[in-house]
Amino acid sequence: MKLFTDEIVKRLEKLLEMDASDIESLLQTPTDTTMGDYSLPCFKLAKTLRKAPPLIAQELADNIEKGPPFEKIEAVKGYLNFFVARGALAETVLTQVLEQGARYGESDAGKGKAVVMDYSSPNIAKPLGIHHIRGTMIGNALYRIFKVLGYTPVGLNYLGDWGTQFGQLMVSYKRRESELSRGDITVKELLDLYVEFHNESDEERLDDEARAWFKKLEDGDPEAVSLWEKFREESLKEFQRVYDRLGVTFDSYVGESGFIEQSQDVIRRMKEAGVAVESEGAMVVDLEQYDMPPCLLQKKDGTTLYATRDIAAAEYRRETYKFDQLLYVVGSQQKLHFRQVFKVLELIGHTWAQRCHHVDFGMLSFTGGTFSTRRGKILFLEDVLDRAVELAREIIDEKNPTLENKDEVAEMVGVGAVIFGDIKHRRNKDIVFDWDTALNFDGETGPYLQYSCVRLGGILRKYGKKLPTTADLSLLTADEERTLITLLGDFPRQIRRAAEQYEPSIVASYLLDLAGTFNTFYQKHRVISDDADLTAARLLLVSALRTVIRKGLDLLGIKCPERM
RNA sequence: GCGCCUGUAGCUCAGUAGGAUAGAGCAUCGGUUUCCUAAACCGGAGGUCGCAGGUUCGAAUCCUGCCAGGCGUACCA
Repeated sequence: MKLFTDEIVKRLEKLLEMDASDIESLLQTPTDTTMGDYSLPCFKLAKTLRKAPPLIAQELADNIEKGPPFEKIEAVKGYLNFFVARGALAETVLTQVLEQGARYGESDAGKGKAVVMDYSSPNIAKPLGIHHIRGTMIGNALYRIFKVLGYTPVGLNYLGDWGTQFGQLMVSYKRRESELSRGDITVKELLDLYVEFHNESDEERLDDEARAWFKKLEDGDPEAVSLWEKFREESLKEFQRVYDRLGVTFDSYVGESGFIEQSQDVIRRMKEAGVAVESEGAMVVDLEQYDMPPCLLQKKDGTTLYATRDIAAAEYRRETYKFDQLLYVVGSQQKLHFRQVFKVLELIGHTWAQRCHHVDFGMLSFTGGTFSTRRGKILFLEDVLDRAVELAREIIDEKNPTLENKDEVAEMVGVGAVIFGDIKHRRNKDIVFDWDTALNFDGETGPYLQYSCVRLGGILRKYGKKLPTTADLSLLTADEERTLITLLGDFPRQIRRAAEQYEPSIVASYLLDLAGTFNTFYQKHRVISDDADLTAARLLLVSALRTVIRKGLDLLGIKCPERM
């Protein structure tokens, strides 16, 4: 759409004594397409020209060069509005979408640049809860978004697979070994053990025991290591099952346990460099001059902390991937932690610290408080998916009983509803989980977008023939058609914005806007009619819409059925 | 206490680099199906954009103060 603004700037340049780039920066798109495709607010010009804005707009409207590609240039109050000829706009946008197909919106802007992202990163031995969906799906969407912009995304699942909690788990496990020793143990059973540990009244004595077990693990005691391996393996197996349903993938599963040795090395180097100092028996980096509490690297007893492991991991990632950006898709509770880690990286001379970003997101709570794994107060992600799929199945039985692949469709719709219900919110908002909302498939939901897609597909199916290759697109004159074309043209920009702001919800909002306009259009107008020319033009629009909605859903990690 | 985030319709939220009458969905009330899938569409009702100042031709948007909620604030992650 750049060519239209270029043309506007060219014509305005003749009337205004301003640089082209200044004029361009004043241009904006009206909130409502009935007010045109581009507009120039004349308020800022009032000062230099010493005239009232409406008068300036009117004079510009009178004197500006008219003609294609604009069908109308008019002054409204203090604005000069430009209407691109419907045919020209539609031609530009639709041919692009139809030619590029599923690649529409993609670019090579990020060619040769790796964007490494750390997302999902659950703790071993605990099941994935509904609260994990946020980081997991935001990360997954960013992965897909950066990929279509030409970047080389690298997905890391930085598993929480190290720490004293494993000692705790081992204590509980050992106590019940006889009843549990039949081989496999499920993650839910591990969770029970964990909860049981924290329910013990005799916590203090058990804590000592737990520390002893963790120490054994660190020292490579065969029994401890084998238990740990078993927990890790079982957990990964279950995580994988859920990730498969969600369509989420990772390029690496190296967790915290992979950085134990390097952590010691980090501490040694930082001591030598004088960055780390002893304080109250611990090793810390003083950050007072940066208005932050000290960053703790090592406890009194010599063991490392997660900040140390994060620093070691960051160095490893830089070394391994030579990333352009390193994104931590992690809850906003850890904001301070990442500010500290990034600052420490900077202090030890890593100029790439400024390429690290904490992509934070709000908390998920539910009516009745926050989730607490420790107390077993957790809503399993799989259970939520199951209920959603079950409900989707019921609705299909009711609305489309003859559908062939009901189970497959129910899976797509149910899972899509859960994913979209989360990802449509802006990242930094806290969300209250509520079954009624999660299981609602009406309105601004995943199923609504899928349904829109199915309707679009239905039209093409009904037409049955090969799409016309050309059509008189100037026939697309209805308000909705005009808006749809403008929106379609805006898709690439929305993808870019989503990447710049690390905000998949931008794509989600865009899709709702697009689908909403389409459904209004669908209600008011028939695509396939006796008017062959109009039918041809609308079919091309429909095809383009389907392409873009599918693509947008794909970026969010949501699948779309043919029928539902 | 200090720091960060949030506060827009009964509820959940959107609101692009300050711009045109503040928009959706849910819920509610009423309407639409011989017609490309009614998981849809249309209409009604619902607002001191937390409060008070300020900057500006113009503020939900920027600045200051206050109020409310959330998160964080040295040996958990």
